[in-house]
Amino acid sequence: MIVSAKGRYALRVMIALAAKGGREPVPLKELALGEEIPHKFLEGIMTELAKAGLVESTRGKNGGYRLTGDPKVCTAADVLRVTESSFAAAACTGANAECPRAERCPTLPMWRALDGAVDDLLKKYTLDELARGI
Amino acid sequence: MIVSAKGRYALRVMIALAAKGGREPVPLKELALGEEIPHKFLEGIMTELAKAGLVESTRGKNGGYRLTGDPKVCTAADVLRVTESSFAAAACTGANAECPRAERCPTLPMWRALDGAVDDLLKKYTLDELARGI
DNA sequence: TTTATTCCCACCAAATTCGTAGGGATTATA
DNA sequence: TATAATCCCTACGAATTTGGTGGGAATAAA
Repeated sequence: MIVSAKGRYALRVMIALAAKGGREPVPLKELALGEEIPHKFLEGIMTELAKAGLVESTRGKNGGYRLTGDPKVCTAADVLRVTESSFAAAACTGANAECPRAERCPTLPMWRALDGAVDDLLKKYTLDELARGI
Repeated sequence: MIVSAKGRYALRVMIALAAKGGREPVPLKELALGEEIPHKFLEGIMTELAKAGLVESTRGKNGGYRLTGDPKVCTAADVLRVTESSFAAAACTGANAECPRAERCPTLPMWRALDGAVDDLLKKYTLDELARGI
C-alpha cells in the first residue's frame, strides 16, 4: 500500500506552483531543479497534469506551467487521482474489478470504506494549506 | 495504492478460520479449496501468519491451522500489518525512510495523517464482525 | 534566426508480484 | 514400525509496474 514517486512528485510540484502564486508560467527546468525531480520524468508527470486540466502549459520561450484552478480549492485528492493508476486500496474496488466472489465477499465493504476514508482525508488538504505548512 | 493479493488472501483465510470458530485445526488444503487460493501460495502466507503469532499450526496427520487469538479482538489491521511489506501510504513514512527533505517537506504531515486514518479504519474491523458480515 | 521551452514517442533496467516446483521434516494413526 | 497426512524450506520464473532516459519535432519570444 503505497503512493508512487510519481504521485509524490506531482503533489510537490503542485504545491511549489501554489507557493509561487503568480500567473506567470514556471518552466519545467526550474521546477525540476527546485524540487530535485529528474527533468524528463517530471516532463511526463506535467503532461498528465495538463491533460487532466490541473495545470496550463505555455509553449515556447518564457513558457512553462501554471495552476489552472484556485489553490484554495484544489486538494491533494485531486492531484493524486490523476497520477495514481489505481486509487483503490484493494484491486477489488478498482476500475476493472471483476471478482466472481464480489457478491458474497466479506471484505468488500471494508475496502470500500477504506477507499472512502482515504479520499476524505486527502480532500481535506488544499494546495494552499500545504504550501503554507498548515 | 493497493493492498496485495497476499494481503487479501490472508484476510479471507483469517475470516474463514474465524467463521469456523472451532479449536480444531483446519488443514491448508481445505482452506485453499474453500477460498479458491492456490495451495502453494497460501502455504507461504500461512507460514508468515504463524510466525507473526496470528495462527497456530499443528503438523502431521489431522493437523492444520487455527486462530491463536480471539476473533473478537484480532482486527484487519493486525492481519495486513503482517503480509504487507510496507504498510505506509507513502514511502516517506516507511520503515527505511531517509529523505533529506523530511525536515522541510510540506507533504510529510499529510502522509502521517493518512497512515493514521488507514490504521484507524482497519482497526475497526474485527475478524468476528467480518465473518458475520457486519 | 537563435534560443528556450513544451510536446510526442519509443525504449530500458530494476524491482515487485503472483505464483510454481520439488523435496524434506514432522506427527497421528493403524 | 509403516503409512499417510500435513507443515516447512528453498529456489525459480513469467508478467507487470515503476522509475527513469533519449532524441527529436512543434512553438513562441527576442
